[in-house]
Amino acid sequence: MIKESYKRFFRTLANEKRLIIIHFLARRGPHNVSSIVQGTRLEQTAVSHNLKRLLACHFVFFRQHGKKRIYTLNTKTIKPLLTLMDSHVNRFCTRCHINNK
Amino acid sequence: MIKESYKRFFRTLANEKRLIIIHFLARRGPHNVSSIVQGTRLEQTAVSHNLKRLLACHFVFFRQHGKKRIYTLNTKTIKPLLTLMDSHVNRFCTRCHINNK
DNA sequence: TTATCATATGATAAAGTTATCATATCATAA
DNA sequence: TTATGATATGATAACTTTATCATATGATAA
Repeated sequence: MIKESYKRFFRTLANEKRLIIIHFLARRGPHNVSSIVQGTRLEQTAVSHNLKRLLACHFVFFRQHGKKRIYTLNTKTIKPLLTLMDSHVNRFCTRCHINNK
Repeated sequence: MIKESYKRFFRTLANEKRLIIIHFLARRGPHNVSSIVQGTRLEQTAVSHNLKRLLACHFVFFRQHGKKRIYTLNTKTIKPLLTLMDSHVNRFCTRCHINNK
């Protein structure tokens, strides 16, 4: 059922560390795990665990490159998603105290 | 910080009952609480609690109409969001066993 | 007013998620 | 092959969210 997919997808996005990883890949392009660890200051195991969840939802892809795995953001989905959220905030939440911190 | 908003928004969407309410309002248009209760078979308190969270994120609005509150979906945000998720599933998750149930 | 229908709120046990250990596996070069 | 650098996995305590009671508040008509 499609509703299950929505739930899984939104759950995957509803996490600080995964959002940090997404933003890192969005700003800095494809990177391997240890670069993501360096760039985000997250633990290696945390990065791997969370990349796995992003991967399961196809929000990222990877290609093997020697010992390394280069992870890439699925920009086709993620870019418009973030754009949509931004414009939602700008339209509907600008004077919303709960968002201004 | 904007990342906090993303987290709150996705968390709000990442819930079965709220998705049920969203889908109900998407299919059937604006309705008051007890109609939503009838239409979705959810508990009244659950519906109220969850509408409150949807409201806090501006995913729904309401207008008072006598004793009733007519809740409306924020289609500007929700429709393209669901469309985006659908096309993501169709593009990237069609052969994905985890989604086919 | 007060009664009543309609909706919201508070509290909290149960269920689900995350963080983070230790450890395993994988790819390659020596 | 074995050593090493890179990444993944498993387990579980700590934390967060949800479900669901009982109860409170709101709007209106009588």
